[in-house]
Amino acid sequence: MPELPEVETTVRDLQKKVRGRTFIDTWTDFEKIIKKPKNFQDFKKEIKNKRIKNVRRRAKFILFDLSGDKTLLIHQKLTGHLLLGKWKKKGNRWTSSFPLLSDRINSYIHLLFTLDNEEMIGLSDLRKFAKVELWDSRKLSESEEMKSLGPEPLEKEFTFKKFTEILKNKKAAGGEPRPRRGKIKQVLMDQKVIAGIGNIYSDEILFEARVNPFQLVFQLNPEELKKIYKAIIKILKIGIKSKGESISDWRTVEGKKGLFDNYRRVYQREGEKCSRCKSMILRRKIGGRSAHFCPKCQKL
DNA sequence: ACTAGCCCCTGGGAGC
DNA sequence: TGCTCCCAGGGGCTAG
Repeated sequence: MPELPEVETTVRDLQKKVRGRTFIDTWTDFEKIIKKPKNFQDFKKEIKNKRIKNVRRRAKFILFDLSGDKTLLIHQKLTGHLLLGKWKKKGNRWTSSFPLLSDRINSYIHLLFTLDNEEMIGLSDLRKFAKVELWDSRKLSESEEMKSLGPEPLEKEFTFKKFTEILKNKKAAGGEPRPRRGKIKQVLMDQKVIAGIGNIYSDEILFEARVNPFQLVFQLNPEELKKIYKAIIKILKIGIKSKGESISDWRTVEGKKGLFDNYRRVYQREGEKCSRCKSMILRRKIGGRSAHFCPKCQKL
């Protein structure tokens, strides 16, 4: 699942490799993946001949700033990932001569952008949940989609004070902030609270901080808050440094696996022994999602 | 205003 | 071996 470290890895690679290039052509076999403009032909026409000025990340969104004051937004959701390479059409499907791009996981190509150097940006997405939108840059930055996002946890603005504030209090429209109800795992994954954390990293962060995922946020003491705050930064940085987690479908733009698996302590380790205390890792549902944790190290 | 639950998808695993 | 059933999961949406 692409979360902050995976999206950041993709964005850094694209920065290096496609900045300055121009979109020449667009192909898809699943027009629904383009949400804006709604009509694919309109999308194709609008993006043609736009130059990539910059590639950046906000939360789990990949944003291409284009000439003509347009911004291309891509959210990879669960199984989507962007690839860079060359593909050729064989019958009904696209194949690549790059061995890594022929891997099954990289072969669910549903969208292809051809650039002016004949390279292509491909979107492989098994479950077709990803979404692609082309915005007027200004409208996007003023959109609810962007404005409602919480702070970036690796930016300077994300201080311990700010973290405590947003975690414990919920802004009410035009009213006094109120204590936030909810379990810590759910709150960490709420993009309106902090941007970029998903199911894998929330589990790993809470293991690092030794806090139980069911812990209610308003009951967290300052010591626990500090541990969580530090763990967020530490774990996300390890995620980026190791070029992401590839336990599921996500890969780098070259189609390679990230190495965060070497640091994965609890996610999808139900029934295995805790790396610290040898207790058995549990898996429990929280709000429809599965949480993995050590019942001893992360005692409620 | 808020939350719980459905929905979008498809490969893979379980059960028979 | 092959069929059917069920599930994961980010985030948008709807019903309550």
